[in-house]
Amino acid sequence: MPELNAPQAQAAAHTEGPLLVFAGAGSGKTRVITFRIANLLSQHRVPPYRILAVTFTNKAAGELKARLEHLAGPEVTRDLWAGTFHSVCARLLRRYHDEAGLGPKFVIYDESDQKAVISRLLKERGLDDRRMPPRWVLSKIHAQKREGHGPGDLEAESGFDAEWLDLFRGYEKALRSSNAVDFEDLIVLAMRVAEDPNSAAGRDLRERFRYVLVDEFQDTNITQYRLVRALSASSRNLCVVGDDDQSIYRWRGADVRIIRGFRRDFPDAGVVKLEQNYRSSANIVKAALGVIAPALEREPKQLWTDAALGEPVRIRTVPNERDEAAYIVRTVRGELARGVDPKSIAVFYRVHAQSRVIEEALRAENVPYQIIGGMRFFERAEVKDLVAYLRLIDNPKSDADLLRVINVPARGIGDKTVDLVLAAAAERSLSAFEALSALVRENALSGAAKTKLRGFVELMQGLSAASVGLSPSELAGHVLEATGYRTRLREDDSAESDARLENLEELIGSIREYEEDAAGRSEPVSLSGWLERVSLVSAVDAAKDVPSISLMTVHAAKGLEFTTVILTGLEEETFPYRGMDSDGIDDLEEERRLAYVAVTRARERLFITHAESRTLFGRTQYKLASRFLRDLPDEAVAREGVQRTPYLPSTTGSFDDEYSPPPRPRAPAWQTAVDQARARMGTAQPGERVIDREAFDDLGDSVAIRPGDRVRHKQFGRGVVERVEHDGSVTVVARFPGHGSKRLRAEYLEPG
DNA sequence: TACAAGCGCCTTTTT
DNA sequence: GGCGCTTGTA
Repeated sequence: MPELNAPQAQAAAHTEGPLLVFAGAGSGKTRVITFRIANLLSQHRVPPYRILAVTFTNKAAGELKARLEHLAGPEVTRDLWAGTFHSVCARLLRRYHDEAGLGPKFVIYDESDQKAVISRLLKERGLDDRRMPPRWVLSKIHAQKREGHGPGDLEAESGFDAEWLDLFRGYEKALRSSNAVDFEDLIVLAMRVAEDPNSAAGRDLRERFRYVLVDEFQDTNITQYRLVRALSASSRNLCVVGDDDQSIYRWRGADVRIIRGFRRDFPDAGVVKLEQNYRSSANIVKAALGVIAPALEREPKQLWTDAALGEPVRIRTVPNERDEAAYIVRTVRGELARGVDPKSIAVFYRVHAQSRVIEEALRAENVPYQIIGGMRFFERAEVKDLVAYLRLIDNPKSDADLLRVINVPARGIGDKTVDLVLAAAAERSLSAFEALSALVRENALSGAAKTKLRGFVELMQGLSAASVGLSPSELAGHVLEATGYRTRLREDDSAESDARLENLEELIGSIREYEEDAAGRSEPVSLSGWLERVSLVSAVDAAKDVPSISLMTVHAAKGLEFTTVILTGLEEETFPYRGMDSDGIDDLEEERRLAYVAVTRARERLFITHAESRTLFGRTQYKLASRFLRDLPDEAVAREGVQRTPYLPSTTGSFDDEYSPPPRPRAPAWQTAVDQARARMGTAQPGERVIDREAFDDLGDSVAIRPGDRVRHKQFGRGVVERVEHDGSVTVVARFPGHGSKRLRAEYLEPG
């Protein structure tokens, strides 16, 4: 068994009272957690069901259990509580559903279900969804719920839009009447039960766990924190593990201040810092330290390594995203050729939209890859349809599911009939299916609507009856038959329908997998169990164990490691990403931490690319190199290709800080163009950089845009470049017919 | 009522 | 560039 170093052993052995572990990237955190729990089980004889370990993905929980099984035996891991905040809460709420005001078979609404609820409410109220976009309404609702606020708490306060508040109220009501919860509810409802000083359930929950451990604690939000504080209230054995430098979920309510302030809340907390990195080569660690060093607020700590230098981090300048994709393919090929396992190779990007070009290139060259996350299997229409039927069987109150399938496949129940049903539901304070059944029972309808609706009620009753004797996968197959869904797709023999049928078969296959998996662990197999699981799978959980390289966002890469990492799109506005409302120092700080996470995933080789122009979301823009590239220490990197886009010299501060001129190499007059190019490339060690032929072909121009180029501008339309200036930012003087000559920043121009 | 084409929209990161 | 939605037509 491998030894633990001193701080690791300290963290594993400190079992009484609160403990805060700062675990630097690659510092062996997972081993510490595993040893700590193994220690509790075998040395301290703690029953496994009294230990709760909150992990960031369900996969991490599964791996933890597998390792513990290896160390302590299978009987132990079965009863251990390990999972994400959301899955642990779902499990608790199944048990305490009454106290939380839920039925036993509540469903979890995903983002599209939630949006459908809001859209419905907007329609009911006659509000314009362009003035009140569902996205915006929802994000405001979630922000409040994450703080633990309900609509009732906000009424007294001013400053809340009355229409929005009314939507918030309606949204909560709609979810409860559908016996549905959203992701925030899982946390908040569990928290409320656990914090309740008077209920038996509250006392029970606060007594239940002797040891509570939270991994990736830097990404915990306030309600999650309150929940684990309540769950560890009686024992005070709360151990939190995290790294403030890797906090990347501020946008969904995570608050780094919680980990930074832990010692304030628990003055007697033990504190351990794991600072030795065992994962990466010294050059990669140096690069990571360079990226994170300018961060404004950090817990004092110093990541170090005694690993060999290894290869330099390679920074590659490419003309555009297609060349970037070609470079990625070449690099992956090279890595495979030197014997790297494809599963140990990953390509990272900041936003999913960047993946398409890379995918196309990989596919064209027959390099096996898989996308982690992105447009997910469960978002496909046919898959959602079948899942909606299954959820409706499990929980007939779920309006979102009823509305989805009531006319799928088409059975002649149109919008008017649906509106009639919804009006009746609103009037009687019933769910849509209850109202629908009542209307049918009372014979309150006329003509076609009557027969069609009766047919639907009978169909659902039949399915519900069938569900009793069938396993979830058998039931899924039966649904496809009984609803005519399968027949409908078979009759239409287009390629698209075939693909849909295949997807549905895959879905049924995945239900079967769940059944086998649960049976193997002697867990009860139920439709509710499977539905809960599919609602809470993370991107990484869904990854297949196949010999392929992985493509993913940097967020999805958190907690993972790879021999070779290709980090793409290191350009201003792409990474650091600048969205419509990103602004200010906090967003930029989080982008920096995100870059730190990306760099620290690599064990042996890290390749970083940046493009001089990029087409994203259908718009082509000239790009400045990312400020983060400037923070990489020269001695750890090798810059490849002529770097023609200037770096931003100021790496800290907000997005809007003025671009000041970069330190321009003052070349003596006698220097040749080649020397100037070398000077522009920075101070990499001779021999460490690779300069390719093609990159030298257009020496003399130091930017990708030059006089004579045709360009397009949002306001001025098409024009021709007259002059290019590049002192810091790239400024272009261009003549636009009808507007004359204009001085413009290059990033506001597109090639035209 | 159902389908197809066409338009306009948006466009981070995720449980 | 893709998606969902609306519109128009059979």
